[in-house]
Amino acid sequence: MSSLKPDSRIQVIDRAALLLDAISRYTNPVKLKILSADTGLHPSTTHRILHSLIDNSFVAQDSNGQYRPGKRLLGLSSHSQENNDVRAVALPYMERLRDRFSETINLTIREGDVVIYFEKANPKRMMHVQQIVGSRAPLHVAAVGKLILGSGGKAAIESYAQRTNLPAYTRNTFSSLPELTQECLTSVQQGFALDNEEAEIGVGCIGVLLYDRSGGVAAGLSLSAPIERRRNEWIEDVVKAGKEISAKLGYSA
Amino acid sequence: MSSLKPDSRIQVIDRAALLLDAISRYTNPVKLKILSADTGLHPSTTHRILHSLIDNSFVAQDSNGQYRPGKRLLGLSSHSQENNDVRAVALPYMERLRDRFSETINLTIREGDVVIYFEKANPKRMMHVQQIVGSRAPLHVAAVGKLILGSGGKAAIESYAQRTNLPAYTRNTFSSLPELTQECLTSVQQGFALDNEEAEIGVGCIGVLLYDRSGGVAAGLSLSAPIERRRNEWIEDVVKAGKEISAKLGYSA
DNA sequence: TACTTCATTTCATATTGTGAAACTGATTCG
DNA sequence: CGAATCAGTTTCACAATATGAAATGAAGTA
Repeated sequence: MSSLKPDSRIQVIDRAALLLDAISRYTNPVKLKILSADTGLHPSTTHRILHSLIDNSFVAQDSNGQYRPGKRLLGLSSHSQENNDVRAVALPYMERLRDRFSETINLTIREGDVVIYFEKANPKRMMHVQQIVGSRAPLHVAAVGKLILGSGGKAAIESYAQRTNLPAYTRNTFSSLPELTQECLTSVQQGFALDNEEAEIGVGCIGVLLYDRSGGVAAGLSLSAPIERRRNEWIEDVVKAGKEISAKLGYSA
Repeated sequence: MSSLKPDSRIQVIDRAALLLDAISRYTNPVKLKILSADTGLHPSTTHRILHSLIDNSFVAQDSNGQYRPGKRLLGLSSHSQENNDVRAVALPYMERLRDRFSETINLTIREGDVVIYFEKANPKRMMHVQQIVGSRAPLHVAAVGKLILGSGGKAAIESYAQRTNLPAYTRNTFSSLPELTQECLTSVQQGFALDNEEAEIGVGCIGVLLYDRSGGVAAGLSLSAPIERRRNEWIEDVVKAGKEISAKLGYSA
């Protein structure tokens, strides 16, 4: 017996992972029934696993008995050396960009079909875009995500499209697959990507990729601003910062 | 058969949790043998669970086959409503403190015997304390941690001391338990705590607790600065910010 | 080459997790 | 107000699942 997802050695762990994923997709606490439906697990099984996760603080239950992500998840995450290298190198550049434009600068990393924000520099300014560290966005609605998709080539984009069905987050920017393919590929070509209110209405981004000594993508760097404040002139600065960071990471183009 | 730690319904999940904890205690990749020893699990079992976690990206293996935290952990964590309330309310105050003193301001939350940094405001300044979101510190070496310990009363402090054995991180500040008890209790009494290079040499903190409408501890707020820059005059500002945030969270003292 | 040490695989075994069904306790509805 | 519905939880007999001892493989050391 098996599910639709790729599977591994220990069943319970795969199932626990499914459940954690399902829970963290919701911003608000979720009911058992829904989690059971989302994951395709028997309610009884869902309940048992969930409560085992609760005992380990991976999941928490609110006063109504609904489930939400637990505190333990926060603490476990990567201060892995790998990420810290990028982080340490990138931060000064991020802070410089932040100060120059007074906008939010983010570092992201890919994991599966999403990008995860793992470091940020917030400007001193009344209104600014607030990205939460640890939050996620699907590849096709994030500037950095488009670059990642594009650098995988046409096949990767199509496979992604098929897998995810390209859910629209705000306006339906990509009604057609060729459109997305086009945009991703040209983004890679020109060395940067834009996000025009695709992840969230009112927010525009400029994204570039960072490379390490192996030539692989180390992370993504992006600037997020209220769309009406974002200026095209900023692009070259972001691109330049990206190149400098990559160089410091040992990348030689 | 059972371990020394408190246990729950599903064995594998408890064991996986043990392993994740063990891994994330190390900054560098760790060998199987060590994880096996740390957790008391049979090497074979350790290997099996570890690889199941790898298949789910909770753990990653570097080129030498050593284990480190996986990317999946980053993305899962709490943008749970609960935390976001505190975050949203506290951020403006944090940014104000950051701007006034040009030092790093952190939000922390307790989980088990550690505090976890989950939001920050970094100043525009060449040198400043850099706390990584998601990183942890044991209660007894963090300003906020001492307040948390103190608010639990004498019994809680003693139980914590016995459980953890109060490992020294820098200088051996607390050679004796009464000393720690003393400091925690007076900290609570005066409404703030200090950390004098106890977590890291050269870094000094000022911490206060934030309370919500239920009267419980919602989070901790702290200022971290190079020890020689930190001024006692700042304390009242941090305390004041803490009170204002608590008030906005619905706390009525 | 022989000796250690650690990682991985195998495999017989019973322990462990499974899910159908029964139970509980809300909430809705006639 | 009682019947019906539905979500959550507990129980339990069963077999699939995870277990760990031992064997094998891979690497490093003397």
